[in-house]
Amino acid sequence: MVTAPSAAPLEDRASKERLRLWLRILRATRMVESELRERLKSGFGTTLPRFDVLSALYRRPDGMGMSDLSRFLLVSNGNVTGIVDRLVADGLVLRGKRDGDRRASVVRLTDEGAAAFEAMAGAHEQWIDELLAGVGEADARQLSAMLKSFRSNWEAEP
Amino acid sequence: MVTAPSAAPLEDRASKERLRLWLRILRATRMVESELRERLKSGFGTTLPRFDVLSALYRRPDGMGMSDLSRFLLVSNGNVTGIVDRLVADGLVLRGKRDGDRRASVVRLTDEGAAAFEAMAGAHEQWIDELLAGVGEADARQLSAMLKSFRSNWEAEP
DNA sequence: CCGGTATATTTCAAGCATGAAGTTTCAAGG
DNA sequence: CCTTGAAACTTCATGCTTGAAATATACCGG
Repeated sequence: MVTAPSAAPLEDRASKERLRLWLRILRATRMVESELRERLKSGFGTTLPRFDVLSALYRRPDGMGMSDLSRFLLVSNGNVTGIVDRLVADGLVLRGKRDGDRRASVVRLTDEGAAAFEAMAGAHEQWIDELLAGVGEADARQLSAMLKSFRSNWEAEP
Repeated sequence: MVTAPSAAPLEDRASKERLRLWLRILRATRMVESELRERLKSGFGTTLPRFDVLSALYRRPDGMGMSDLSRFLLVSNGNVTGIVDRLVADGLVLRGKRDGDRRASVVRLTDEGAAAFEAMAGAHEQWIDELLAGVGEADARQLSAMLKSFRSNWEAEP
């Protein structure tokens, strides 16, 4: 038994700390997401993925390609197809063709879709504000910056 | 046009900052989760939800009830049923009955299940360490503490 | 023009996820 | 007893999600 007493390798300690952090992030995210899902359903009869798509499209009145959408939302191509299909069926989204490239489609909100999103956006922001109430503005700013750099490290890889 | 120049209500600024924070947390979580999912699949032929269940059961050699499991993992009851069904079919998990209460079942790892988890746990921790490499130990600790208090605020509600 | 490669999207099977409805069992109170 | 209500699970319909295979189109070098 000659294991060093407090000599747990520094890197090992940091590793445990990161694992702990990850598990907590995961829990927090799931709690918030599940609350949002529930409120979106009971309040507006819609789902989180649908809201995400509407939200993405709202920022682009000119529309986005399916692939842009899937890249932006970080979900698979096939996934977006299904969600957009349902939104189209509900009249909230329009699938158009791009001139000069018959492969690509351009997806954009209908007026009804834009109105639907506007009706939800305020409530959504307010819910987030409420659910993250425990995080002060300074903390939010710091955390946000950290996550931004974290993301940058990420996207530089390919 | 008499809108005050820098007089955006303080609460409004904080609200925007929290929304921004939430969106970044969401992106970061999705990126890490999708990377983990991919590595679990290619490296061990399993999935994230299965890993989560094995991980939860590993910490409880005496087993857990289905409801405990679903509460712990923050997923619905019906969901756990399906995942455990598949794990049982694969021989990694055992469904037992509790003496004195024929409703409750006790789910525990088989030896094979424990071995399977042990084989993955090290790699998993290492992956997290790599994926969160951008976060220093001090930051991790602080963030972790913040999320812990965040969670506490949460669970006190019911 | 032709063939090959790359891009944009859809389709499909399998698994995950929820919420609601159903089954069985337990625990009390009459 | 025996009903009534709660608790532990399961089942089911629906929708989300992925990754792989299929389709269709575009582009490019010969």
